[in-house]
Amino acid sequence: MHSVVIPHFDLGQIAGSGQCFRMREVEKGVYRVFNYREELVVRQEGNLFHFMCSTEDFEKIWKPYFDLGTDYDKLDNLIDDNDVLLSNAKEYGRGIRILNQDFWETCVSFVISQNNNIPRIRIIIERLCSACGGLFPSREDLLNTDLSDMGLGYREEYLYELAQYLPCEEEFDKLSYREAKEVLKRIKGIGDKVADCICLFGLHKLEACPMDVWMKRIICDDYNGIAPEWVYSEYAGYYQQLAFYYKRSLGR
DNA sequence: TAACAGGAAGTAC
DNA sequence: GTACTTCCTGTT
Repeated sequence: MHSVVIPHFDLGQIAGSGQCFRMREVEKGVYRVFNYREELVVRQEGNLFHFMCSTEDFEKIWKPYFDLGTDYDKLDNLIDDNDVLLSNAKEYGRGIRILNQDFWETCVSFVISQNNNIPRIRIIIERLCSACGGLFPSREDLLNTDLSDMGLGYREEYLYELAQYLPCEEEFDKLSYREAKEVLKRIKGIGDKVADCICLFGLHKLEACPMDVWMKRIICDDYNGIAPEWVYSEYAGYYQQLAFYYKRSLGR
């Protein structure tokens, strides 16, 4: 076990922020986390965290996964106090971080997410894992699995496209955000929004700002229909995530 | 009660 | 602009 005090970090907020679909609270304050085929249990007691893994695995796998090397207070302090929506969102969700998720899992998850709701996304991903022996399916697994009973609808074809034509992650390492997004969009089933989610959550390009129904709602309700400056900023994706998490909590 | 419309981290055509 | 899979919600 590796225990450590971490400010600006909240597992419940991250689990509920819609960026990952397999993180789950198994008992009060205890979360089970998956990243592709790695698995972890973490306990949160206020600012104190107990990672049920070796210090070596914490440093090598989970510290980068949770983006614990980044100073999020710095990003928070760049928020304009006059920006009511984003200031409230910061107050509400300041334990959120942008996870460094496995690239392949992120691609699969967000192709499934399109025109879909979060509980159902989670269920479908669970079914996929069950069909593949409890592990998140590899590319080969997807190509060799009958996906017709997963409830994927028209997204089924998109997953086969992904498994066949997605360039390997190394191809993206040398690309800028814009370039990576264009390459992703060449795949049938990946449009603007999903490409941005993959850039943000799978490639950690923090300037990617997914424009989903909630963002459109925010711009309409809270910014008089004109996208605020932060949408185009260096850390747009983090601010989008704060705003998304807050706006969703308000319901509707 | 059961049918129906509306909507969900959208994309292809 | 419309069709698209599935499933859940709220309305008649």
